[in-house]
Amino acid sequence: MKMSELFTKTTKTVPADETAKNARLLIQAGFIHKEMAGVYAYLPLGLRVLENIKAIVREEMNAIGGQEIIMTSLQRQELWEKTDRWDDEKVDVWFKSKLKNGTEVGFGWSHEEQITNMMKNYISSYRDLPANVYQFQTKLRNELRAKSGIMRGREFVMKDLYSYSRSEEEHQKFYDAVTQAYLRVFERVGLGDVTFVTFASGGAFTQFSHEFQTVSDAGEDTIYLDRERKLAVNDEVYTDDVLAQLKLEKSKLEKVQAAEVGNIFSFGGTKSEQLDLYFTDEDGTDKPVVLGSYGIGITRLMGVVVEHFSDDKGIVWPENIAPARVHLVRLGEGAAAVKQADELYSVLTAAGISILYDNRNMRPGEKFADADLIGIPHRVVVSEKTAAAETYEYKARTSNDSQQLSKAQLLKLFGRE
RNA sequence: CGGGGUGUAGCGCAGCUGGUAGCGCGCAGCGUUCGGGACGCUGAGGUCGGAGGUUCAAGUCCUCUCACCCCGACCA
Repeated sequence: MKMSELFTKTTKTVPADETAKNARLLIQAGFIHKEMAGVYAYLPLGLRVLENIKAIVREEMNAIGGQEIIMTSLQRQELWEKTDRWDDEKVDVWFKSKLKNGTEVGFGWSHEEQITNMMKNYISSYRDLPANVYQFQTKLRNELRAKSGIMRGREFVMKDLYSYSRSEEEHQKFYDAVTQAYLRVFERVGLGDVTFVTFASGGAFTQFSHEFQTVSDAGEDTIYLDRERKLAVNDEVYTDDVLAQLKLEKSKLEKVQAAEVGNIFSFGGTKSEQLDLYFTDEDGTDKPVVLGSYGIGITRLMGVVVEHFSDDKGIVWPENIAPARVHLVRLGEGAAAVKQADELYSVLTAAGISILYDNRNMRPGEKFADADLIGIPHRVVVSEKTAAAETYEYKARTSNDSQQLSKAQLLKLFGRE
């Protein structure tokens, strides 16, 4: 991608009413556009990051047997009445509207009911189980108060996965597999060291649900963390009884703010009973399907990454989700520099290395400032000097020092010989 | 939903006791610059969030309203 063709631009000033660090940096660097409170558009660079995160999640979900689908945003009233969650008194984040004929519809803030109801078409025998489906969906939630930039929006992208199992044992096996897959996701996006499995309130069926909490001052949750065991307890279930049950010692726990980037629930057969999802088991008896629900807030995760990886100059993207791997900065318009930069752009592009090429006619200081703000992990500077020396100036975003490299050394650095 | 704050050019802001709407950044043109957000000159850009009212006169005063931000409550 050439910056001369990128329609977004960086700014020196940020809207004063945006206080969340993640949104300030993302707006300033041109990754997102704020449409209204809690509602953000994703621009070319932001979309790339989002898609990179989704690709990682997709890989991990497929690896444990998830099948990707995409449900609808418009949802039927009667479905939600079956689980008693249509009433605004019961669920306060509903957006609702009416069809022309007067039929009430809701805008999906979750898809459990909908997907589970749909699965009735496909699950009737133990032979049809297990089934695990997931989607990336834009959830619409009429939050009383949006805040923290893209970390708590009224419209946001979530990956939600639902598991349908024959038995508690089968369910538990998948539940554990999801836990491991989630940990791999957070590891791969760069938050592995600061993200912890956290015990939280479980709802009607189980005592606990499990959250994946990333330590962050911008988070809304308070957790008690045992760093050694890599386990935490959410404030909402932080009692002596629970600690004893989990064999956690109060003295070893650290109280920290954290952002919930994922959560997983077991529903047992309760929701299936409500929605009339039964299967016939081997012995001929009808049993409710055992249901699990697993979510990762994709856009929130992106916000948490920005909160975690930034310095006074801008964002510092982890390698795996950066909008590009290499930021090529060309200084000056001299023929030799243009030639060297254009050529490197072609070579890296051909080698499958994503690259953001700053080919704009601007002063060096502005280009460096933009490169730091945008936060791509590897920066290569090309100028008349490097062209004459036939070298490339390389600097990691995280480093203060640059080095002169040959093309071969550069390609090797990016894993291409 | 309770409390507090803010709406003036794309962004950041100034505009006192009412009297012809300004500055910086950004943008356009010309010139000088060119390795960490250069500089000079010229120029474009605003129904002052909206509606109503008071007044000879409203960005400024009054009423209502909308939006945004912060704190709290809420967040299966």
